[in-house]
Amino acid sequence: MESRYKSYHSIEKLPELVGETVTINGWVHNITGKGKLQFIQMRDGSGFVQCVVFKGNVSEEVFEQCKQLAQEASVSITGTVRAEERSATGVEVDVQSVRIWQIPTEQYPITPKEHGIEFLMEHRHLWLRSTRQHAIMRIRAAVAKAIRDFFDGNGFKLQDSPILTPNACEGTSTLFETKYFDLGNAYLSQSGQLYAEATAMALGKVYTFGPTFRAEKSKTKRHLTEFWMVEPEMAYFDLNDDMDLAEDLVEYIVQYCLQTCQRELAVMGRDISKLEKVRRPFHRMSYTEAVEWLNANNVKLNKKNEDGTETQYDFPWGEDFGAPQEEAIMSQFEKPCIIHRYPTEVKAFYMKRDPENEKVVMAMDMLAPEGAGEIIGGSQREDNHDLLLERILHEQLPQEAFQWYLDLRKYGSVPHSGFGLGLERTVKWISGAEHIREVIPFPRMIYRIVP
RNA sequence: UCCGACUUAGCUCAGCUGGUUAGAGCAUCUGACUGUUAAUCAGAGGGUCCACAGUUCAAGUCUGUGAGUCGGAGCCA
Repeated sequence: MESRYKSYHSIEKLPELVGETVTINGWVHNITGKGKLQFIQMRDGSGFVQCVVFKGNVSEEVFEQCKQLAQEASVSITGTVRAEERSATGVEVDVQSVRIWQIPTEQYPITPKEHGIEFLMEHRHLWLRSTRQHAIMRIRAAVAKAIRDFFDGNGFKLQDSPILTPNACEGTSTLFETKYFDLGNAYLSQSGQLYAEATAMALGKVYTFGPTFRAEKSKTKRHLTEFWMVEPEMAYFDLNDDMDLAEDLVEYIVQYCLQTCQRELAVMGRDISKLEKVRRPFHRMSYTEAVEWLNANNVKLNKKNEDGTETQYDFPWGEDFGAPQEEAIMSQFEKPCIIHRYPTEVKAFYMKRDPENEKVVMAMDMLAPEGAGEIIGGSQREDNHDLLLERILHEQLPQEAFQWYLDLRKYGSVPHSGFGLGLERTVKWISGAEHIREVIPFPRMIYRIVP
């Protein structure tokens, strides 16, 4: 699509414009001088390019203007695109003229040298300009686009779930609470799933894609208090259909990023060959098989005793997996692995029990390789009114708050399934970022809400 | 919430068994340089040693309390 406003050129298109005169609107990423030669690293959001000024080739005035430039000065540079094999993108720009918009009067805080994470987080609003963060944000945009394209192209309808909700969705997590006029307290949604079940009964296949909130005091490199999650919900899908869809989605996202984010993945130093292996079918095993594998491979469960010492146990059936178990299981795989049919006691009330084994529910989690951990959690939902009510009462949830949800099982109840995929965890895995705080522009964490 | 660590120049850090004037690299400023991209070389300026209390002739250094941050665990996407 041609822009009506295109009186300038984006840096990412410069390799197609060798020999032409272009104008770049951007910022000075870095500047180094060498006497009569100035090198200006320019960025414009689409990419980075080096602009070169030689004193003998421009007027005295232009050369002096360039010498005044400082890191993060905003400037429009007009010059000729020249093929240059020493450049990473294959081109450079020979400067003809510059228009200076602003030169910072104070030193830009983030220098090309090393910085600590605390300092960078304090300056997150500026840190986003650096090459690595720039690459991550473009990968994030690609992942989000792949998700929307995948669902839109497969007959799903986007249906937004409310963010302000009257009750705890799963009844387990700690939620952010706020006053809601005269109606008491409202909570920031931790999942759009229950509402997606309602819209799925109206539209067949739906997905909700938006922010979710968890007030848990999690403090790890894969937790945020505010994160984005896409949650498809499908009428007439059983657990196998659900797992098939999850595999299709993840394969599509990874392949889309491989096609469209080569430069960004290179900036991240990402091992592309690992991502290229993410092809269907993924691995699958039941929870019970996973427990048997753990015990067969001598992966013990460490538990602290009262005196502070640790004792190792065989992993007991019925206990939920922690990070050590997930890592051990995934260490054997190069592709994602779906673990399904978890013990009823460790999973949410709305999950359908396995008709062949009352002790497990039709739940599934997808674990990503390379230590990325859980990126998807989903299940087939309980579609029987009486069994669902029984679970609600058993979990001591307020029945009246779930009346509308129970209604879905009274009027044309059907088997249905869905899952949630964490956007940030997926971006972290694909990009190879060390910490989840790097893959969202302004992370919200237990000890940080600024900037 | 639990366990552990850290806090010294704008940034990243060093600073020994407590000792008299507080250290480096980078950044900034000045000068040199036509191939730099974390440029190099020469010079200059730059400090509430997180806060409070204590021990001591003497505290950046030892002790206590508090604050902030980081790392790990649990919870989960």
